[in-house]
Amino acid sequence: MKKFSSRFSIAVHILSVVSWNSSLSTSEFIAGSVNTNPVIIRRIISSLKKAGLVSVKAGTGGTYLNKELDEITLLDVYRAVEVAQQGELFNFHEHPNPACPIGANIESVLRKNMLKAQTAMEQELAQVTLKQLVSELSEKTVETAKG
Amino acid sequence: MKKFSSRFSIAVHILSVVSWNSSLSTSEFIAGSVNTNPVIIRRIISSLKKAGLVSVKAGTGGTYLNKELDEITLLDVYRAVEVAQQGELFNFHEHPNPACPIGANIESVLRKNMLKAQTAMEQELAQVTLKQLVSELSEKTVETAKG
DNA sequence: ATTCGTTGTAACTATAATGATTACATCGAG
DNA sequence: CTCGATGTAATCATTATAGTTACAACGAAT
Repeated sequence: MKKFSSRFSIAVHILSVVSWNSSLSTSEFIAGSVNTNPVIIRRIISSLKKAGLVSVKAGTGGTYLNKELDEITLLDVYRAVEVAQQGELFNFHEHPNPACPIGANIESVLRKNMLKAQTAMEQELAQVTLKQLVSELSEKTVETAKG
Repeated sequence: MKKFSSRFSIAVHILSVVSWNSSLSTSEFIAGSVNTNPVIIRRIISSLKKAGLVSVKAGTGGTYLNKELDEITLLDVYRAVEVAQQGELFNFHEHPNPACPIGANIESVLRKNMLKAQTAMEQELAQVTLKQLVSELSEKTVETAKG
């Protein structure tokens, strides 16, 4: 295929940092944790803003959650930053030969089945909230500190 | 994201044509139905060969199924032509800051959850055989013929 | 054995998405 | 007004994909 971009994992990373300390969460600071350029962070935060997940204090800096952690699912984040809209994960070859009975009908048949597969994936993402994820993260952090 | 390549849909198209008439299935002929270049078809057939799904008569031409239609699932085709191996659909940002407790642990936590989502999608693909798909295709073809 | 259509690949090109970076106008608190 | 931060445009390198040309090797048919 071509995997999903890293935007999704960075977006989750951003939200985790924001949930830990909103006022410290400047693009500069988050970029330090993600280890990338601040502009990358600002672009992804821009997507999260459009999706209504966060607000940003322009000028001053800092990013704030618009919802509680348990009201944000991985699917919300996925939808906010990935280009694929619902039902569009799979690509189809553009112009099959309409004169061929197979070429004429393969797309609609395949599309129906692919939509089921994509929906199954999205339902899994919908079942994980950021609250759960941050909770798993802090368990892991404690383990790391111990070991 | 970046969608899956069209290789998957072309591969299913190819197998559908082959199941309809093996000896007619030269790369040239299939390319006519898919409406692309014969080399594209040969490259994908090459992947299908490596996966053991088909055999090709070099020199003479023609592509032959190695398994029955109901023994080939969409997951088999997906695995044959897409680059992503099991558990690798999602990309992760490469080098988060290990000094940050979030950066140090986010990947493993996220990876676990993403694997569940990917597996759910693959299980859906595993439940559709080419036999079912070709059957849906011929129903559709009859409808189209009727008008 | 030669011919002819086909396969199997390599090589090259164009296009598009991504990630990174620089630059700069604008915002807002102090 | 100043200073740090945001928002965004522009540019660049890298990579995957899709398409195309070219050509050696294969195999059946004559």
